[in-house]
Amino acid sequence: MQAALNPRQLAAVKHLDGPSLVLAGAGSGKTRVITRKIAYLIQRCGIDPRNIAAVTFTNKAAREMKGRVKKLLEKNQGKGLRVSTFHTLGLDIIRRELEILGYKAGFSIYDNTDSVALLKELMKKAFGDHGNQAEKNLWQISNWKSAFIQPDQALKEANGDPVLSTAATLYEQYNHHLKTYNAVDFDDLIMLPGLLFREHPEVLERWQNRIRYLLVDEYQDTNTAQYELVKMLTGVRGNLTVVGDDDQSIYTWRGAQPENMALLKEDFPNLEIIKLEQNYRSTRRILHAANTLIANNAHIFEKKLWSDLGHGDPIRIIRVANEEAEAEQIISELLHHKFVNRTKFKDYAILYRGNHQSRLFERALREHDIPYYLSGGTSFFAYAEVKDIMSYLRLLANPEDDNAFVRIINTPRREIGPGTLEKLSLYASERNSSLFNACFELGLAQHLSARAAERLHIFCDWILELANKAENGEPVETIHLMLRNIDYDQWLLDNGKDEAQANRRIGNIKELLSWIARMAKTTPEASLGELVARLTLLDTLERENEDDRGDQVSLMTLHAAKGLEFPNVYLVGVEEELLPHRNSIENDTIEEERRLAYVGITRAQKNLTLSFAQKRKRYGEVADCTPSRFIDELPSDDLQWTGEGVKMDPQERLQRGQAHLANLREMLAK
DNA sequence: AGAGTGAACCTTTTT
DNA sequence: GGTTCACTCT
Repeated sequence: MQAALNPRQLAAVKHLDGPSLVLAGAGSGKTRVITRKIAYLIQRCGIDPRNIAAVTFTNKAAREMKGRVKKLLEKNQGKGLRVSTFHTLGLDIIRRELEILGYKAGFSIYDNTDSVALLKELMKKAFGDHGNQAEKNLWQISNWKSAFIQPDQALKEANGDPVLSTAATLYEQYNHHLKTYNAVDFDDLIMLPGLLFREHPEVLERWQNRIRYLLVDEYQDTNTAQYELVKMLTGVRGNLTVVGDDDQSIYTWRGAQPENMALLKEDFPNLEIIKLEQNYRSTRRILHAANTLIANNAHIFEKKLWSDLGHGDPIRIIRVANEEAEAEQIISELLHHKFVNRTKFKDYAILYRGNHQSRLFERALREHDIPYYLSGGTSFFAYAEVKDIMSYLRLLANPEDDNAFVRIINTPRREIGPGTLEKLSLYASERNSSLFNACFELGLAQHLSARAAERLHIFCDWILELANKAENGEPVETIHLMLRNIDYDQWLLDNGKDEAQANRRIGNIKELLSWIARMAKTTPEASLGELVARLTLLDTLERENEDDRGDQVSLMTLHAAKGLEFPNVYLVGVEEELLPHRNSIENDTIEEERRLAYVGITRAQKNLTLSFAQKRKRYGEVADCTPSRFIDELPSDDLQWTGEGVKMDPQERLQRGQAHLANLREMLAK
């Protein structure tokens, strides 16, 4: 566990004063550097853990890092240490600076679905229809927020372009409505702290004094807003450590700016650059293939990964007739390999470009009774019943949350239908207030029937009563009371397709509640609003031993595979139009696709197999496929071709024999 | 109001 | 091929 650091890693850990950029190639131990550096700061330098913050992009990465730091420290030695995602850090800042920002306690966090719904609403109001453009506009707004660009600036920069001008106008309205609902979206969690710091130097100073040592993981994935935040927090003190790899930048389509790595050099002239080039993961052959492939990209920083884990087996390229044969063949090869090598299912991963590619593999795995783990299915929080209850909780914490209001006002039935809601909504926008507050305005009675108004009042009074209880008593008790009030389990039983489905849903709610109860126990001071906010930032509920997935084959997209490693990797569908994806060919973003392939290849420790089909069904039509250009970019000496239509000529047979011999020699030499 | 039908769509997706 | 969404029918 406490393996010695190599000299470069050690240098990275010990570099204390001033900013440093650790260029960490795939498998070079970057997480180890961050965790060891945190331990070093606390144990050797006597830094108060409360003054250290490590930031990651995913909950999973944060969890993993927390666990690894904990192992390095004595009990309680890390008290107050902050290891979180960018978004959670932003949430904490916003929560502590609520008044200055003009938000009220219990504010809601709108997720993607909420934001799309709001935008559709706004577009309907403005143009009578949203014409399926809501997502595109939201994407644009998100881009602006990620780039730290405000609505007025966006409008100026749109420069009369009709599409952009519309989006910019919507951006303004969208923000305005969020504020009315006492809500923020995901991007706001980054952007608002940035704006706050820019406008209030005294607040920034407070936070700079709190976070004296900042460490950022996967730095190549930062967007402009995140980098601004990092820069501001770092300030003149400059104790910034960032770890990243420009070759693994695969999120530029989401606003990530790998250029931020180069910008560091300009923004921090005393930047220390440390390269980690020894790979502890893969065989030389796999690494050589990865290096050869990625050499086709332009680079900000040059680096050359090496490994001393042996030469390794050739990389296999399998050609199959079609996508069904691909799944069948890969699975039977996997079984064969497992049998011969006495490995476990969890030693294997099947990686692909798009989620839809998983279907055939799932089928084949099920047919062979092979247990598998599918990453990236529906998130727990996407289930209707979970969304319902989350909406109730959001409304309790923040009655002005219109999305939550609309979602559950008539679930279960309260005889408040679209007609009533329509009138209420009209009145609310007239009064520039939230739906909830509009219910209490006197003028409403003129727009609604007495019965409808009465029903609304009953509902709102009930919410207020519960909200009061939640604030003064135990939030968890209040939640249970609320569920009993609405008799939600019964509603699920009455409205489900069948009993099994209803029971599954009831189970999900139970799981949600037990999670909240656990969370409330560990942080007794947290308000209902805080609990709900934390939940919103999670993709999935964390299980006790969630890393222990059991003995299962992993199935995931290349994006989801970043940061992971497996002894045996199958990279499937390596075809033009798939990897690289068709859109990337059209948009001329081949380099990112190449990095994606690079990420896939570098996941493998011992064995790597690529496959491509000659024909594949796409959108129901059978189409001819061409092997990916990336296969041509691999070192042909390290490849071994098999499959349909591939005859092994004597020359190749000889080569394979020699390769085999070389391998044996290598093994003997150890 | 909820189910049923046809038309349009379609990468990746940390939060 | 499969999903999502709007509109229509009962």
